Amino acid sequence: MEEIISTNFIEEIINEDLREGKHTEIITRFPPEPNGYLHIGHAKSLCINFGIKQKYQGKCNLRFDDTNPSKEDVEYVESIKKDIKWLGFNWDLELYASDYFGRMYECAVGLIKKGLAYVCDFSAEQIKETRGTLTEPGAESPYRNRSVEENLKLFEDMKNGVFADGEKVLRAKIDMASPNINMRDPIIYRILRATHHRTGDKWLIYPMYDFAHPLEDAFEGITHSICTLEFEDHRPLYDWVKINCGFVPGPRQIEFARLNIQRTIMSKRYLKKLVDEKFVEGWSDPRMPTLSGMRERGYPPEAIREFCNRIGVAKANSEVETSMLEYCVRENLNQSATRVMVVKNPIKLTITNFEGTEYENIENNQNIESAGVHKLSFSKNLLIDAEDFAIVPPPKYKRLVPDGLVRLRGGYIIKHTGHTVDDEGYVTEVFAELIPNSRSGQENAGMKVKGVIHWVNAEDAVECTLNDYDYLLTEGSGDFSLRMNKDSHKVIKAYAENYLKDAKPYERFQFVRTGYYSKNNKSGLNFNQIVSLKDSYKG
RNA sequence: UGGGGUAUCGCCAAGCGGUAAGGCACCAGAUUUUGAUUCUGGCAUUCAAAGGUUCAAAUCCUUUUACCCCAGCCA
Repeated sequence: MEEIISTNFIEEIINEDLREGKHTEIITRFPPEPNGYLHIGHAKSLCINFGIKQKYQGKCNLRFDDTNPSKEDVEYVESIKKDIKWLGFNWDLELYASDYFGRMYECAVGLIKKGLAYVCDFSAEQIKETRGTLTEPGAESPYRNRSVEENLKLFEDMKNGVFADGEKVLRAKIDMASPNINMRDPIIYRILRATHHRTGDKWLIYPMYDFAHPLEDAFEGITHSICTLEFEDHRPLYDWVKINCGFVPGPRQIEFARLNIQRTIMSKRYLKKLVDEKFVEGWSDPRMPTLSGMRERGYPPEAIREFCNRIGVAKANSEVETSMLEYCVRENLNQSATRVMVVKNPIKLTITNFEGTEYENIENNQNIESAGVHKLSFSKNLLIDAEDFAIVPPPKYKRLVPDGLVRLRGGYIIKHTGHTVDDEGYVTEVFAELIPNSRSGQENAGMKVKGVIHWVNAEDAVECTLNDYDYLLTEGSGDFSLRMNKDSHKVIKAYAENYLKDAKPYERFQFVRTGYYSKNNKSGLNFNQIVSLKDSYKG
C-alpha cells in the first residue's frame, strides 16, 4: 500500500499500524449512546471517524451503544441517524450493542470460567467504601474468591431474575490495589429491570461500558476505536477485557481531545436540561448547538465539516473561538446563498419623481456568475430599514443622510429631499427623488454616493419572520448555571422581496451576518447581507 | 498527596536535532452597486520555566511549574 500522508496523530498511528502489516483494511466506528441529540462536538468525532474511512478506503460503522436502557429512547436513534446523513456521511453497518447481549453474556461466562470474574453481593455503598481513594488502595471483597461453579450459578441466577436490582453485580477480578481506579475489580454487569427500547424485557442484566465497548469493537473487527481523552484511564481495562476474552491483537483505542467552543454548552446533560425545563423549544431549537439546531439555523453541513477540518485533532484540551465556526459558515454561504433584500425595521421611502412600476434584475449571488438574477419590482412606495437613514449620522456613516445621495441596491441612486418624524422623534417616512439614468450601465451610474442600501417595494413586499440568531445558547462566564435569557431568541418580523413568496414553504428565514455596521463590532453575522432559506439545507 | 494526560502567537494548530507552516482573529492599504466578497502587506529572534548535551535543540536529558481527567451498579 502506498504511503498516506498523515495530517494528525491518529492517522500517524494508523499509518504505522499499516506499515507494520497489522491490518489490511481500516475499520472505525461512531458509537453514540441514544440518550440525546447529536451536537457540534459529535460532528468532530464523526468527521474523524468517517474521514479515516474515506482516506483509507475503509469502513465506518454506526453503532448505538445502548447498554443502559434507563436513559435511552428510539427518538434519539432516529434523530442521530438523520443528523449523520444530513452531515453527509454514510455508515457501512448499522449496529446496536444490544444485538450483542447474548455474545457478551457468553464472554462474561468465559471470564468466570477463567477465574477472572466473580459475583459480588456488596451493595453500591459497600462497593464505594471498599474501592479506596485516589491515594489509598481498595479492599478486596469477601466474595472475591467464590468458586467458579458458584459464580457460574449465581451469574445465571442474576440473568434469570432470581435477585433484585442492585442485589448482586458481576465484577472483573483484577487488582484492588491498582493505582488506576478503573482496574480495582470494576463492575462489568449489573441487574437492571428497565424496558430496553430494542430488547424489551428480555434482559434483566446489562453490561457496563468498560466491558461492552471493547467487545463491540472486537466483534465488528474495528481496527481503531477512537474516543475522547477521559477514556485514557480506561484503556488498560479496555485491553484487559479484549485480551482475556480472546481478541488479540484486536482493536486499538486512541483518544483525542473533545471539542469545546467558547461560551457554548456542549454537555448532553445540560442540553437535556434546557429541553426538559423548556428553556428552548426542543433539541432542534435554532439556539441549540445541536446538529439539528444548526440545521434549523441554516448552517450548511459542508460548513460544519470544514470547521472540523480546520480545528484539527490533537490531545491538548482547547477551546475554539466562535469566530472560527462563523467564518466557515460565512465562507460557505458566500458561495452558495441567494442574496435577497430584507428590511427588518421598515420605514416608508417615497420616491417623489417616479410613477408606475419597473423591474430590476437582482443578482442571485455576485460571487457566482452562473447563479443568475431574479426580478424585483420598483415603485414610488418603498420600504427601507430604519437604520439606513440617520438625521444625525454617526461618524463614518455610509448610508442615507439629509440631502445625501445613496444607491438603492440593484436600482437607482436617490437623493434625500425630506422626512417626517413622530412625537418621539422617530423617523416615520423619508422622501427622496431618484437620479434619472443612474441604474447600472447608465450615464449617471458613476456618481459618487455614500453607500448602498437594501429596499423592498411596499406594494408587493411579503411579510416574513427572521430568526435573529445573535444568540447561541451560552453559559454564563465560568459557570454552567442555566441563566441564559429565555427570550434571547428573537423572531423578527420583516419585509422581504416578493420574489421570496414563491420560493418554498418556510416559516422563518435564516440569515447570516457578514459584518456589523459599526467598525469595532463586526465579529458576528450580518443581517441584510446573506439570506439562506432553511429549507434549502433540509437533508 | 496516587494514577493518567497536556503545555508552540489573542484562539486553533503544524513541527519528530538543522535554525518557528497554515487557518481564525486583529491591524494597514487597494478594488467594490452588499460597510460583504476579493486582493496586497503586517502580525512568535521564540516554543510553560530553569539547567544540561550538541557545531546546531521547540525537538534529546534533568529538574520545576501550570492546567485537564479518574473514587457511577453512566457512557
